[in-house]
Amino acid sequence: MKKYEQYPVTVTNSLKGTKELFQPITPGYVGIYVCGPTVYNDVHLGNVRTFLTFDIVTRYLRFLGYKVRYVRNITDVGHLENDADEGEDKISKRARLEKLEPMEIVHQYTQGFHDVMRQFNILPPNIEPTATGHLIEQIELIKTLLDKGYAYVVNGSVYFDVTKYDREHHYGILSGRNIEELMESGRKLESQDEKRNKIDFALWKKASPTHIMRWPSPWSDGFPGWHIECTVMSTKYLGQEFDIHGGGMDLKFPHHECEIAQATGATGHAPVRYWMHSNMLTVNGQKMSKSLGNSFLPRELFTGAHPLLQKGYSPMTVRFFMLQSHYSSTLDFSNEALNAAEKGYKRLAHTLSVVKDLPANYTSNNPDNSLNEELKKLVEECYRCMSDDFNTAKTLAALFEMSTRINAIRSGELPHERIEPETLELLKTTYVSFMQDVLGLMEEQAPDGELIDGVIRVLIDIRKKARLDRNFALSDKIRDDLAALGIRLMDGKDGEITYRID
RNA sequence: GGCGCUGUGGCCGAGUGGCUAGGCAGAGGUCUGCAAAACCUUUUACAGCGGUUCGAAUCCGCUCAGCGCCUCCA
Repeated sequence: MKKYEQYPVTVTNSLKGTKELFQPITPGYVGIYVCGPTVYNDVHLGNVRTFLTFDIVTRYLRFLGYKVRYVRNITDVGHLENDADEGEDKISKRARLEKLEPMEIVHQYTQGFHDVMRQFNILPPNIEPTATGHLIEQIELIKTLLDKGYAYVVNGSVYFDVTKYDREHHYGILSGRNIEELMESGRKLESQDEKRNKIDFALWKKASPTHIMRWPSPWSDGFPGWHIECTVMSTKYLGQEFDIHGGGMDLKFPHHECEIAQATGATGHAPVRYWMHSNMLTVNGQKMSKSLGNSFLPRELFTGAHPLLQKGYSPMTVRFFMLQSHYSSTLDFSNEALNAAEKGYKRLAHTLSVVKDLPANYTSNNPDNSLNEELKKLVEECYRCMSDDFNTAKTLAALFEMSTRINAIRSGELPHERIEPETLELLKTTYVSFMQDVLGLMEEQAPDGELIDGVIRVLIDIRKKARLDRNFALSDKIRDDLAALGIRLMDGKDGEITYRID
């Protein structure tokens, strides 16, 4: 029996707003697509939360035994900008400002994005397709939509006919919007005279003469519209119908709604079984976003170099902080919350090193049934919580309970004779795998960890000797001086000394 | 204006009808040469009002407060 049969996963499907049993189209296999970053600027922490959410989703599905293909794109064409009258492309605008080639910018920020993902221990997707690498497919899809009558050409640009689509299907199934209200409300834009209706959206945009990023097409030299890339790249690698499509909440409308319309228009059926949306990061109750200017860059967070931050926080502290809330809730950033997370994370991380040092061959001569049952229940709890819509907050609560038990076993306060060896082994492997493989919380080490470790061990030996000689002046000096450097020595019951780097 | 979300103890944050969330902070204790860590014990809740129910933080209604999307956004 596969683990995913033993612990069936439920997901909140944004399409219906309810939690439902997750059943992949092909048993045992999962296809997942997530809208990746637009690489014209540094990724900020809000982006990180979304990619962390789906990192957890893919990690856990794999952990359960599913074979997962995870596709996350890079948007390197840039989106239409409304404040520029002629529909200027974000990437080309910035290119001119900095006197760089568009491709140069794309490359630079893609690298930066990958660096940040690595720092947070967010695993790379199986395929990371780029919009510019799929122009042919995008043009082909636009042709299909034109053939089927869902699109029309005006002055070299192509638009999707939402009204026509809505008559045959239903536009707005994801966001709960209806077409009449959309037609009435919202702002009117002068540049929209080309469109038949204000809610129509561009599939292909003719480039102005000054526009640098441009490609030939049957309609004009220009560039693709914002939504078409995701439809093309998701269905190319995952099929016309696939399991999970994810992204930030703010993409629900219009981006994902338009994706559904395009794909449904082209194929006649809905592209995605389960839509998942991660919620926003907030600062003082307000959405963290580039445009509001209240967003942190990851490196600002690590160093503390930001007016709103008291100090720096490590990537794993931040990862832990984000996992303490459910992905579907907003999460507010504050120094107090981060400080609490730092301590909590260190506790779990310390237990991770403790559990790895626990002797392998414990024997049990006096097993305590209720204790064994309790420990097994904690193990079950980890699976149960993760399978419940990837509830990392609840899973962490279970890991804290396990941490308490493991520390007690280590110190001897909980005699290991009372625990059956199989139960103890299960406890150990579950703790390690949920921490490292499922939640991706690694132990953080200084870059030159081995050297420092060696040096500290020498000092520990000297301290041990001094304590035996009752030379407390010396032993205290070693401990205090190391503490001043952020290295904490802790005397164990058995005379052994362990340390932690803060 | 339309669509939607949220309001939990000093702070963060799970929980969706009866059963301990958890972390941080606070208090007491055990251990220790003294500490730290660890372990044990412990205080403070469900925005307000009304309703449904044997029973509501959890469902329904109203009020208040805040937020998101509707424009590029994760």
